[in-house]
Amino acid sequence: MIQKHPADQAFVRATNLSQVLRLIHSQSPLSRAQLAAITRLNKSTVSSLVDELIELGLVHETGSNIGGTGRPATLLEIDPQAGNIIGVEFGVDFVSVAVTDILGNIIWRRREDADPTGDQDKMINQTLVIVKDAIAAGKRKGYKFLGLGMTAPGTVDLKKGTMIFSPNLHWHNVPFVKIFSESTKLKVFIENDANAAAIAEHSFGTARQCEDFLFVFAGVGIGGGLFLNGKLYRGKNGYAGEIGHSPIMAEPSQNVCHCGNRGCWETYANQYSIIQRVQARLEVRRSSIIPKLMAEQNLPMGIPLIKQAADAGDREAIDSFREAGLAMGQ
Amino acid sequence: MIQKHPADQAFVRATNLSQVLRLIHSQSPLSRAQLAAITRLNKSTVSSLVDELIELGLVHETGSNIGGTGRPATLLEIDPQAGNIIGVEFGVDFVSVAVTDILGNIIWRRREDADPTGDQDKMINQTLVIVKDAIAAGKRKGYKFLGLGMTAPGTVDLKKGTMIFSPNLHWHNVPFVKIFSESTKLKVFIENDANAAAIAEHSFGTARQCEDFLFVFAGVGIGGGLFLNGKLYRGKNGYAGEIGHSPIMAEPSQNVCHCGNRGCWETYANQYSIIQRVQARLEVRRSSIIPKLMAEQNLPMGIPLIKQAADAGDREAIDSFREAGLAMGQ
DNA sequence: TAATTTGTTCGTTGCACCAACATACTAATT
DNA sequence: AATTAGTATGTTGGTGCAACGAACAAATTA
Repeated sequence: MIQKHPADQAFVRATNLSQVLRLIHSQSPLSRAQLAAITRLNKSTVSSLVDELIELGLVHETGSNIGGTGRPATLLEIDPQAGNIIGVEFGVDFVSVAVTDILGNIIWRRREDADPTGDQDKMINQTLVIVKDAIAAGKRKGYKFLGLGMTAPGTVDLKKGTMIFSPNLHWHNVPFVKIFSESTKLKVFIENDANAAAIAEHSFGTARQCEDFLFVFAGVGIGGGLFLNGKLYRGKNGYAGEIGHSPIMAEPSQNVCHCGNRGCWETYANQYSIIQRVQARLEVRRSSIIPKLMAEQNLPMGIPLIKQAADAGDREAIDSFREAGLAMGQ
Repeated sequence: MIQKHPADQAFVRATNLSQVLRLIHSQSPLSRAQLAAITRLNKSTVSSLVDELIELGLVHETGSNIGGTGRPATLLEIDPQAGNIIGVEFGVDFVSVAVTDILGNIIWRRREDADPTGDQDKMINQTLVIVKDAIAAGKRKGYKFLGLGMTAPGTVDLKKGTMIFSPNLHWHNVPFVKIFSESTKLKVFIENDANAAAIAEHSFGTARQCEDFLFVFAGVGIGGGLFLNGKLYRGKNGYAGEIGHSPIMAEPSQNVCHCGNRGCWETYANQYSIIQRVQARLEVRRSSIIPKLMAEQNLPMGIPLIKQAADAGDREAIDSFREAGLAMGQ
């Protein structure tokens, strides 16, 4: 049996504090009386909790509730200047950094292309430079940074703060949290890109009302973030959402996935599979405008080029997309 | 957002009390000192919690730990006479009732065949009679009954205490909890049969170490109980484990399931599917001993008869079982 | 002025914690 | 065999902290 911490008074306080903060965050503005009614905590308890949140600079009073009989309520909301957060999206061929306020409003951002075939340190340093620029810009405006959150395109060890393996970058055991916290002196958190996207959809997006859903992240590969009972489900080893490598074909396929197995979903529906489909078609019959486009624009075969051909009505391009779409849907 | 109860001291006490009781249940015998070490609660807190559990008659002291240096520990275990529980398994064509002690040891049981095609009230009354016999037998031995738990072969509404629908019994909205609690004056709990079996495997059986597993319940139909993160997962509507009606065939099948859909797993792998496979084979070629067995024993086609034929080496019977097994495994 | 709703004050209750202590045994020494 | 030291167990009484409850002050409407 897994040993949870024993319950004590500090736990009670932290739970109630957190609950009140969440309520103000999601339903502001709220009065102390409303909070007491919602939480069923005593009025005096709510007052004490709110006092502490105000003391911490997380919440502030914002006018009062006019109209209605009785004493007007003092309304509370999250203090928009409670602090700022840095978000880092570490992609396969790009890096994106944003600064937000505590409510998630983006107030600074920069995105740069990156070379995934180059040196690992080079790409990390490129990111660190952008992050330092963000911090410098923030300091000038008097921001106080509460922490840094980043996403990585691979499996992640939350406790150790490392990216265990990225199939598309071919990187192993990168200690992202260590690197970024030493460089910025901030609290750093890491999460898998698809999981982070699923959390975002649940908090702010389409899945706000959904307690149970699967977020499918189709990029270079196929990732997934699985929510069950309103929480991200990681499974026994923590890779429950890695749906791209589920075998979807009953008969084993010819294509070996870069993960080593055969028949992975990702093999049938990712970007590379589309390119492969087009190439296979071109080898059989050549009634396509794609070779012409390649020659004209001096470009290698790639998704933008195939899309161009499909838009122009090219049968082979359209059918390749359709096949991949079918595999995606299966 | 779902409103949980606010945390207060009563919650803390209940949590710690429950944790200590669980530990004694799963790892007995344990001393107070060991409990303090495991839970990281203070020794005096553990003493207070244990006192309360002893006061409630749930736990008792059982000798002391000889050998080893220092004061010998007073060992604690669940009091085997803390109380008794009635378990009712409401099957499709049988009813089974058992009385256990608090540790789950069966000390009384009776099982009767039932007629699923007959009247609903008749089958329920048949069960009530057995339950009353069990209670009477228990009362004579001085048992105190803590509650009654029952399983039902269909989807269940835990809050209302009803069986919503049983595909095999063709019953709708049966208020089992109401019926049994009014009749016995006990606390009654209901659960789906497959879910209950999954819980049992997790508590006492093969899945004791598993936090994440699927229990497949192959009887008249196919049910399932799904554990995630060490807890039974019910899904949004509470039927997450109902895997028998997942479509497993890519192309829609001819066979309409009694649930109304096509291609359900259950359709390919349940008992009736085996009978159907045999019948289909007999219509094409008749080199099977099954018709002879039917005539000899004056029995309708059924699983026992097909098994008999398979044991005798009958090709058609064996192949029918094999096909169903393949569908089961898929 | 009465009624109503909001939010605060202050004393109470219940819980876990801590330090000191009593207890009951083993192990080493005389 | 008797004595003494050492060690682990479990209890006692005092403390701090969290929520609660009742009374009250505050601010408005009818």
